[in-house]
Amino acid sequence: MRISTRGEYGVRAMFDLAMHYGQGPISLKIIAERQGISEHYLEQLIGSLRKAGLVTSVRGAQGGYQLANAPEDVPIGDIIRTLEGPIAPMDCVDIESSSCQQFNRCATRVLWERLRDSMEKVLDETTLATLCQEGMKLQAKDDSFMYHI
Amino acid sequence: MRISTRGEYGVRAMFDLAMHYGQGPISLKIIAERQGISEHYLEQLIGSLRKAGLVTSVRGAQGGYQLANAPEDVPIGDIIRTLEGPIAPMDCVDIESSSCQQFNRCATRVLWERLRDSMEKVLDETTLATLCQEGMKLQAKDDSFMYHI
DNA sequence: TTAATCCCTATTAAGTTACTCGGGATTAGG
DNA sequence: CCTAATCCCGAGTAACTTAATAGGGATTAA
Repeated sequence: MRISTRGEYGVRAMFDLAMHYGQGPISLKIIAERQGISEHYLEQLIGSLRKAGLVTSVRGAQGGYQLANAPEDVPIGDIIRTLEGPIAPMDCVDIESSSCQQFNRCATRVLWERLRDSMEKVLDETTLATLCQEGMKLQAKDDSFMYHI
Repeated sequence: MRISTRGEYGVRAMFDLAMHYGQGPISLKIIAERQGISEHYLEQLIGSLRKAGLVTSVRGAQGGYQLANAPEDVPIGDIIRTLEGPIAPMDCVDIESSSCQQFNRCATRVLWERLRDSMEKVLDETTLATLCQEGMKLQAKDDSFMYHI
């Protein structure tokens, strides 16, 4: 029941962009350095985020990435769904595929639905702005704050 | 973010035992057949459940397994923790290991803690008795109900 | 023109998952 | 006591996933 590094790094990269929202494009190199993530690997992840419309890119020298929307309009759930696939503890309660044909006979289904809903609730109610508030608090009390783990 | 078959099969096996609570030991063969799970594989899982004190075994002919406690006293969280490890979306918020030394600098930590807590809440508030109630409802309206997906 | 940057596809080592296989120990019933 | 049913245990393994790495092409500011 762990989120993979795709989701983890994705959230951290998006948080980094959110902390610099409105300051023009930030290069992959900077984000990767600040967050301590492999640049090449992050490139793949941010590529997915771009295709999903969560970030926009500026090509060429002095180019980089920036948030497509304001931090308060970006639920973490959108980042996770883009990088990790649908939020669902089991295939049978995956809204997108909904492969379980026996749902009307399965007593454990209610459990997985409840779990899925509670996970989606947290991830969709928390936005990048929420994380930024937390980031500001940390910045305020610690000079060496680095935006990352 | 999926639960593996270990957790899935474990919950289904425990649910099966709960539906037959107080009827003496049930053999692995019966459970595996009823739930459509490989007998040898389930043996490994139920071995862990036994070591964790969730089921008791009776050896020899006519032996089998039974719940160590009444269904209403068995939170699903206990089954999941036994078979999947600690409930935590990320290592850094795993209560048992708590490996993240930078927790006072990490802005995303709050998010993972919230997610962990909401998952634990659902899994610990739902018990085998909850699933049995659901099972009885299904049984009532469908003769071919089989206790499984 | 050059260096910085985004963009894309392929490959790969290590780890995890979901089993299978084979055999030993225990016990109810005949 | 014998036998079949059952629990118990550890080793092996094929397929899949993860977390990268590698190498190069396209675009653009200076």
